[in-house]
Amino acid sequence: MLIATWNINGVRARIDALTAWLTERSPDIVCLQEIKSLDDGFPRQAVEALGYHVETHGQKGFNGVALLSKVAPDNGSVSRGLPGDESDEQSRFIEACWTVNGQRVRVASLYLPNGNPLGTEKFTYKLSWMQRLEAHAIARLSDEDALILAGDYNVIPEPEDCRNPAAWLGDALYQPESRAAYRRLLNLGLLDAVRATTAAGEVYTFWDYQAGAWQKNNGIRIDHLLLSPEAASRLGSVGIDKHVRGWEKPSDHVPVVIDLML
DNA sequence: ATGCCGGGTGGAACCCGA
Repeated sequence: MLIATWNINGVRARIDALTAWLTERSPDIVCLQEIKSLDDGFPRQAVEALGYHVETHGQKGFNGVALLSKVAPDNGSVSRGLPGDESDEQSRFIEACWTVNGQRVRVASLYLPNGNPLGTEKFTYKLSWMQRLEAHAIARLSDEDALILAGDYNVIPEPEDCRNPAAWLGDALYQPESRAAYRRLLNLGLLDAVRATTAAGEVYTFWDYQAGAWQKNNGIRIDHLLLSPEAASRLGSVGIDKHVRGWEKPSDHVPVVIDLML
């Protein structure tokens, strides 16, 4: 089964690209980020017409995540919001379970805070959010289900994950603290699906709209799927749908897709 | 380039993103 993540940068502005990509790729489960829409504003009908079930965790104007799936999640398994801070009102996390051939699969769609500029509460919010994510991952890993934490992590893990590392030295995406927090997730036993399956350089998932970043392939790899051991042992192919960045009115991120052999 | 582009809100100019 195909499981994908895509920061769509506004689902209403991107509905034509979304339906075209769903038709072309036919993924089984899709994690969307930055839907920039309330639950009621999600263009549900266009997606349902293609046979997808829709679960949203929306927010007015910013953020917002969703799960699309050909089969509805298991009853009562959808959960919204990242545990650990009841006062956090930003919609950045939704997860659900599916039972596939007797195997339970838990999939989360997450939109990790950007964290810029440094030295502000935005960066401390990013780090505290990553700490909450780590605690949640520890709790979920103890279930020993196939677990997939997919989304826009807003972290450039290593120098080879960007064209020009020097340009990112002062950026929250490439801070030692951000990268260390991401590494702590890997150290729990989670596998970075893209990095585990390619030795190629210049593997990116985001290209800025500005300064011809796409044309110059000045990209970064910040959209990740992290897999528990139970999921990693069933990992097939991994793909980045780079061509979608060249479409009309594209998102600045492209879909990342894994094949889970269940 | 301390936002060059682009989506969102709200109805102009400003917020936000990476």
